Amino acid sequence: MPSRSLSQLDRALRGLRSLVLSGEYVGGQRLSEVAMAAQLGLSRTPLRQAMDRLVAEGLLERIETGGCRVASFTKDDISDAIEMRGVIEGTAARLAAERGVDAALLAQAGAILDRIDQALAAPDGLDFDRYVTQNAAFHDLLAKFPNSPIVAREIQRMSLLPLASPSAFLSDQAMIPDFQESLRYAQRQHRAILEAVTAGEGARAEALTREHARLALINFNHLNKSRPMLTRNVPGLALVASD
Amino acid sequence: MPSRSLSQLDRALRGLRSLVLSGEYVGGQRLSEVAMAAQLGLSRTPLRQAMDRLVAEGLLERIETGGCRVASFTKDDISDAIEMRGVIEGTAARLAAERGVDAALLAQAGAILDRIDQALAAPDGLDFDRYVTQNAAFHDLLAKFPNSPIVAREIQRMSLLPLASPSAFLSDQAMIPDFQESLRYAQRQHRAILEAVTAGEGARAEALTREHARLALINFNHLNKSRPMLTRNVPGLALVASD
DNA sequence: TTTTGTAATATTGTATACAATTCTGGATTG
DNA sequence: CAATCCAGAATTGTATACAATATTACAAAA
Repeated sequence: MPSRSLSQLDRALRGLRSLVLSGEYVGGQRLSEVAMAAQLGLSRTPLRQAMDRLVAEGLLERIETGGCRVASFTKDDISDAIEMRGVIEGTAARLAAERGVDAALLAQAGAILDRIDQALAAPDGLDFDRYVTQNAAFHDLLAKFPNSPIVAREIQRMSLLPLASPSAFLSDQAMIPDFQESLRYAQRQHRAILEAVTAGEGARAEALTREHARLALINFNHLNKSRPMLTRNVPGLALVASD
Repeated sequence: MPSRSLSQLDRALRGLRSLVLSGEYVGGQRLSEVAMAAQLGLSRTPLRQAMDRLVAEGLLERIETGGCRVASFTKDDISDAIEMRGVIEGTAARLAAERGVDAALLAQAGAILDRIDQALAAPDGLDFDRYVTQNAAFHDLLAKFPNSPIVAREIQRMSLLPLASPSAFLSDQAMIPDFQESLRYAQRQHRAILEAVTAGEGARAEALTREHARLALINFNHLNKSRPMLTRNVPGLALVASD
């Protein structure tokens, strides 16, 4: 049976995370546990578990006197989060290059990049959904290259911060100028990363992967210029102070 | 009143973490919540909160069918954790160099390094306690250099993994050959890191900091050679499979 | 008018009770 | 003898009740 009945904790996590990212509760006000539990239709126990977890993820922050509030991020925070993801993914790429990667994984990565190429060569210029899916798959796979649970964990963790994940800015292409060109550039970087890893070129793999992450930074900056109208569309953007 | 009465959750966290690190519950067996709660003298509620947190830290791992067990680490895991700490601390150093650091912080760091020098020049050859304290202070301060909550958080998080913190191997000097010499080498690296940061030399600061972390790796390898007798003395070492 | 104290209220932190699973052991069957 | 199934026991997941703490509103005093 593939569809296990979701636990209350899972429901609380999904519901709470989505509510928080929507920006509805932004403003530093304390989240009321009873109200939230009622809204989500569960008891305080799993809700509090979910809150603890979101605090650990950084989406919520504790209030000294009790309870928690939605965290708020500066633009610099997002910038740092993206940089950190690049650093950690870059480390994965470097370690992979230095230690070698299972041939099956490399082949799998190559196949993913082929599919991205196909997405970029679609009849109407771009199969966007396919690009998004396969891009996420490539990054997931890269995290597994070094065969290190520690490294994989840290990558996954960084990707939880709002707007720091490799797919964070792929839902809002419309607002990003020359965005198809940007996707093609990103794909060339993908190829170069895989090539460097395969060739055992650690420094190159690391540098390329860092630079690749910085595409997200560019997109973030574009996004900020047409901010107000997007705040409600881009999940997590509402948590970024407009300063 | 400086001594606030500890919350039950705090007590649960301390007690559970110390029990887990002691290695008493190693072996993949599920931790019984009722037994553990009884042993710590509190109810299941704060204990379960503490367990959730230790799972997030990586000290415990969930069991699919419910509950959790003490995590077990390979030597490679420890090695990777140390490497990752080096990478992240290295990023802090690089960013600090690139962005500039508040003069007061730099002065404070210099003062700490002076005190480490004093500890190394003590009458009986070494004021060990002072070295440990000031070394930890230097690393804490370095984490604050880039003035980035995101970076600071990640450093703190990596330091929670067993044997990955900057002070992890400073309690067991006895077993490490030439350990005084090793401390002096580490202190030279401290100086060089601070110099690079001050001079805005990002690449140098990053490389030095990474290399500095690898001292921990050397110590870990030494430790592994005289393993059995130390397993009970070094907190966290019991979680590392002897393979 | 502002500040301070205080009681009432509301909210979180903790313990316990209940429900739903999972685990164990042994009997049964092939 | 091995594998399977089932009941009973034990354990976790969830809800609720209770206790401790923080917040609020209002009154009194400077």
